[in-house]
Amino acid sequence: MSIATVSRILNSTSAGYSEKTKKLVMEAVEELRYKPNAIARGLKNTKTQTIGVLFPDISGMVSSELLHGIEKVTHSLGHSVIVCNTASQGEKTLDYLKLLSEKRVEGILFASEEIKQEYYEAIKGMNVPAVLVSTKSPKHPLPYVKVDDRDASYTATSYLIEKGHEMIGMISGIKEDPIAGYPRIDGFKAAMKDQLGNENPPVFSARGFSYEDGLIMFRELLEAAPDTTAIFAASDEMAIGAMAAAYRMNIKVPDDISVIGYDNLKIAEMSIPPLTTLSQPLREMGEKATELLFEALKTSKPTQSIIMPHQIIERESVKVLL
Amino acid sequence: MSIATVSRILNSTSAGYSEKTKKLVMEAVEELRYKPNAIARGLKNTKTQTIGVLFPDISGMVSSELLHGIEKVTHSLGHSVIVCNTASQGEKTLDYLKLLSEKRVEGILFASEEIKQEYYEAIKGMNVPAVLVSTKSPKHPLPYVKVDDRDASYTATSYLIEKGHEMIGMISGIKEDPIAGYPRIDGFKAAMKDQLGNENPPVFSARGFSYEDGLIMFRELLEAAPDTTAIFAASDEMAIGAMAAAYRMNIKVPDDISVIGYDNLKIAEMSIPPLTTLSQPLREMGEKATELLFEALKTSKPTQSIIMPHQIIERESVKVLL
DNA sequence: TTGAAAGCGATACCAC
DNA sequence: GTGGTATCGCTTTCAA
Repeated sequence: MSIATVSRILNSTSAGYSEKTKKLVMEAVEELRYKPNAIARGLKNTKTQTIGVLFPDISGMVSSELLHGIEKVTHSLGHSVIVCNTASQGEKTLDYLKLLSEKRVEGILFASEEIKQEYYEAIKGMNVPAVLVSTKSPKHPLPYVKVDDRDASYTATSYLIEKGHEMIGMISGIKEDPIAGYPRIDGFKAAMKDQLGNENPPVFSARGFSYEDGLIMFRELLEAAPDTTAIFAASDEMAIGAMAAAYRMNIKVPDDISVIGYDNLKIAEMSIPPLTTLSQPLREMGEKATELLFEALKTSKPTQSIIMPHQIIERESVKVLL
Repeated sequence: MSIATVSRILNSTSAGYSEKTKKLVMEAVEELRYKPNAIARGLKNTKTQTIGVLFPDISGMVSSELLHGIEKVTHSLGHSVIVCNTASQGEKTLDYLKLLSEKRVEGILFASEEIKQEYYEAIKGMNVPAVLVSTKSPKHPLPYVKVDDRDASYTATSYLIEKGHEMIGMISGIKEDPIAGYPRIDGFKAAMKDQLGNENPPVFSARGFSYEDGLIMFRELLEAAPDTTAIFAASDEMAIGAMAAAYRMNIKVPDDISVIGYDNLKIAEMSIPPLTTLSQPLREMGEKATELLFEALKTSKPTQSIIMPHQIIERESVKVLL
């Protein structure tokens, strides 16, 4: 019995062995607790069955959900995922890309981060498919899976308007952010203009999208525009920060002021009152992006991009004005 | 110039090459955009520079924090992490272990999950070090990093007692859980008995540790023991669920009833009122466990276990009784 | 200081 | 149906 035969049997490849030897081999495998060496196999056929995923903040609630979806379909397809935490900026991303390149991952998933020119070049250099999740690149032709932030924002704002609100302010995250920043501001302004003829609604931008940012911006907004009846926050965390600020200022949500968030994280249903928010299907986005990646892996032809649907999840933080 | 020389230069190993050839090689590397193949290297020296991490629920807030710490030190040591989502129970864990074994990971981190006999055997079979994070195994000699759940629970309960509470109830998660279940209940009961002489304080156990579980258990507890003045919840998520239930029943926290949580997740500071809770240093636990793993990798001698310190984080959900 | 060659564990082509 | 062997890209020993 030769190693060639064993290989054939273990891979149930190219018919060419008797049932008898197969049985023999299987017994030996059992006996010796033989485990195929994926490294050797990978070397031979340049297929590592592994993909790399880059997140700016791996423990963030958005990243967690994306990762969940990604891991799920990756594993179902017999591959593994190597996670990388690029910690937002700096050279770490390039480092990771180099590492993944050396490890010969078969594909790259790039989450919620801006693609700098150098990243793009590194990815191209690796010669493996890459897809973006919850981000996109204006300059680089990389397929992406995301919701349309401007549209979503427009939807959220329209919802507030439908409920009778007119004095609406936005607390935005980083306004320079090409994904979660100005597209969301744009959508907000567009809705305000189209539907209310308000050309210059109040927008307060923070230095991030966190709870603390929401806390601070709520105060600033209310100070500048005390007659505000509703607030659109660029993230659920900010929305909850805003509600906390309101609580401390003894302003009741939604009675005195309404709040709508963006993301629909778990915390949105856990807040008091439960947060009405614009839902991004994060887990599904992770799944879809992974499916796209594997499709590209198979067909090696240009991949489509996908705009995921968004929707309003109505809870109890928005008051209906008569 | 031979490949042997190139190898020596790229690894700056075994002195034995001239500066001149080194320069030549470096230029060529640049020119050809040469990237060493980690797979081939791994095959040669049976070192993949990769570890595997198993989580029951990758997108859970506890897991996310652990992962963050794990990824951080793993990467700083030049290794990568493959994440696995075992989805709580079932054969998936064994599957993953097999996969990791074939991929020849150099170590295993097992998070917040019970170690079944078969898992243990699989791990032993792989012949690589493994360490447990936020869990431990009574039957199997695997090193672990966790807080002492019973002690921590005792501390949390004592805190409530110090603040003057006597009618204290616990809402527990799964009571059979050998980590987050009965040890926490034990600690609670022990404190109640030692300090208040109460041999049979109310404990209500849910089917999980989630927000919903907290919501439900709060109601049950209050129905059974309406004179309760303080509640110890086995997780922050449950604590927040309890506060939500209180809110809906028009019971004020902390004025009418106090609540203390367990974990100190981000959501604890985001709740209204901010949640006083027993803090587990999750990220540090991830870091420490990873350090332990790499230590074991190097020295291949039996590894220590670590009990991490816990502490009360005082916020605003507990009232001081006179 | 440098090169030749063995070998890591698998796959696949080619003979028999 | 089965076995021999080249090969993947690298490290490392041994000679030169």
